[in-house]
Amino acid sequence: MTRPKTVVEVAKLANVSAATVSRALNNPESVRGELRQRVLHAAQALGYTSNPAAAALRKRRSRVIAIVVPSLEDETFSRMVNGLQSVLVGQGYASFVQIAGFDNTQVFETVKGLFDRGAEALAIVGRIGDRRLIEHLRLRMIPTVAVYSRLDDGFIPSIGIDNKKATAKLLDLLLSRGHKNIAMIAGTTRGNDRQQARVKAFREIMSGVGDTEPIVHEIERHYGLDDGAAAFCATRREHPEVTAVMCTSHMIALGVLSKCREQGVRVPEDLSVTGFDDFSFSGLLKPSLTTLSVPTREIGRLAAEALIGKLDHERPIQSLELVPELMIRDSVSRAPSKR
Amino acid sequence: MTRPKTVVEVAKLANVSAATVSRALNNPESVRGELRQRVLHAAQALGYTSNPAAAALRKRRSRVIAIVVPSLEDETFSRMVNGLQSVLVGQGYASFVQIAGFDNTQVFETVKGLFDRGAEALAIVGRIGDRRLIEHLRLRMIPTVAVYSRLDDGFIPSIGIDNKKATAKLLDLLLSRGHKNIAMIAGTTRGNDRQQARVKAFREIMSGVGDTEPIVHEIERHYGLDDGAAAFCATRREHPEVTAVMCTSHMIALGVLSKCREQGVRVPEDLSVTGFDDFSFSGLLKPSLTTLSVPTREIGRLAAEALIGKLDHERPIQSLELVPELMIRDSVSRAPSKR
DNA sequence: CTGAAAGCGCTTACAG
DNA sequence: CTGAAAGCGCTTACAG
Repeated sequence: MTRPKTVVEVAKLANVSAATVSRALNNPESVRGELRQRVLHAAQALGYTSNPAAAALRKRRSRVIAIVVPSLEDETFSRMVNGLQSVLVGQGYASFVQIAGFDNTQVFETVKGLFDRGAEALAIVGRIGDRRLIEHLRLRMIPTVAVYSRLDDGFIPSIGIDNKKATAKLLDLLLSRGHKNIAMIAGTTRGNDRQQARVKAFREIMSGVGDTEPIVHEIERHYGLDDGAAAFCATRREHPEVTAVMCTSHMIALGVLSKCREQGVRVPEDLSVTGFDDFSFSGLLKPSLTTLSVPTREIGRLAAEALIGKLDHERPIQSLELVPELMIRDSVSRAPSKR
Repeated sequence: MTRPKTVVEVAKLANVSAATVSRALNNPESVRGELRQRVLHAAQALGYTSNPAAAALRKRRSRVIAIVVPSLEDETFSRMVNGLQSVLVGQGYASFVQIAGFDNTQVFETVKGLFDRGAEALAIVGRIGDRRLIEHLRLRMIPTVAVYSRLDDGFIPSIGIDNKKATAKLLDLLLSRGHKNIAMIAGTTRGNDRQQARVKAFREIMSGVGDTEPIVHEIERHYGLDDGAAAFCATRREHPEVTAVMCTSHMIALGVLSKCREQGVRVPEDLSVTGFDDFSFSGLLKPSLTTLSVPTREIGRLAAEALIGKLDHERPIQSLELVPELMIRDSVSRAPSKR
């Protein structure tokens, strides 16, 4: 077990001071050509690598960013991480990527663990619902950006879409095709601004439209395919008049589609179905799913640029609103004229 | 901009030495009850958080692990990260997660960046094809485990499946259903042990079976849906006798399925199709896809335990072979008896 | 059980 | 352009 080499050892071999070694390595122009060569050779010969902890301690900079996502199973957030890293890597940043679940009210411990390990900035999906974390960020002035949703928040800037407008866009499509009895199947709204905004928008718009109260089925726990399917059965039992179902996630939508197939409900002839967040296979399903495509890779890229701008150049972080694209596919058709 | 508090400041407020603060925080039993309380209160009052760089420098431990995956778009690897983190978080480890592409021959710079930022161990998908990285790991004795594939490697332990056996399993299914003219559509094998092993296994087995040379179409660059579709067209043009297509990734399989649908090729009546790596939607496609399910979450969990065992208890890392499960679904049927 | 002191390895004013 | 020296904040033998 050979201990890693240090600047001092390199300095000795190159016959210079430790300071010069540091300079030659980090700021080559500041060292005369010949010396620089000697140092570089010595470092090479010894297989020197800088000790990041020592450098971070001295510089008070770690060049490490914390990325917190609800899940990575979801292409949506994977693409966002991809966008973030595509920028970060080129700028000499590494990133902790932490999966933290969908409930942002209890994320303090998890996120703090990343700061305790040196992260100096944070990109987190969605609104932070945990007071302790907000306080921590504020006190330590940690550069932070909330991604995916554009949120109105006095303190934390955000880069993403307006879930309310997005929901309206999707709903408008259904309304324009003559649907009136529309149900929403949503995931649990606890600590999840996306679900909250979508449900709220749906309720607001529908309360002026249908014959009944807006029909919303909120799945209690975190939702998978099966939960979507079960919620669909319940909704249909209670509201047989429904001709269109809006699902607030694609997992839910897939659950509904599979149940429809199983029960012989024809989509879109008998029932129109929409999802949320496009994914590679949306167009391959049968019927192919109508969804809203959120540009998460782009959001990630912009968030990374904003954080780096702040860290490296003291540039303030600007909130940005992006616009999702409506992907109209065969799972939506005109409402049946008579039931 | 208030500078973070230090042990010295906590010590002052609690009227003890810095050493005692450190002990009270890290090793509470070693400090008498009353003192401990005083320190904890003082730390609380000042909002003290330990400086991770300083601790890491002194302890020569960072409790940070590097996880390197080809992609996260792929549920396969997302699930693996999930498995890794499910163990790591509980043990006080954070993880860099780095997306590095599928070619493991040029990963040195990327991975080194993680070590340069404090990672002290590595979990990497697949065989490391980069000599410089192998040398770096060896010289610095960095605990490493290759995940996904069980590889024969003198130096780096691995946890995963045997891709050769896995391919044989899938191929046996097709052979047992009477298929003789089977084509494989593979992704580029460059720096990718999975693709290499699958192609090799296919060639070996098929060279004893069909009337012709084994039919393998290797997609040159990294493969998406479209590449799978294009490769399928080419294969079918050159080999109209083919009754079954083995795809070495699910993206390729989906590309093939979509092309079949477009061209009116009935699956599985006219053509059987298999994928690799099961994913949530495999059973929802029409036809639902026959694949092999690799337990990547479990692999991740085992890898995390192995690395922690090594780091915290000097326990050597054991290689492990896991067995993938064959998911037989409707995309495979008996070979047509006459063409 | 507690404290004084050394030192982890690096970078950066400060001199020259 | 280069070096000697200080110090980042923590932990841990070493004494007592």
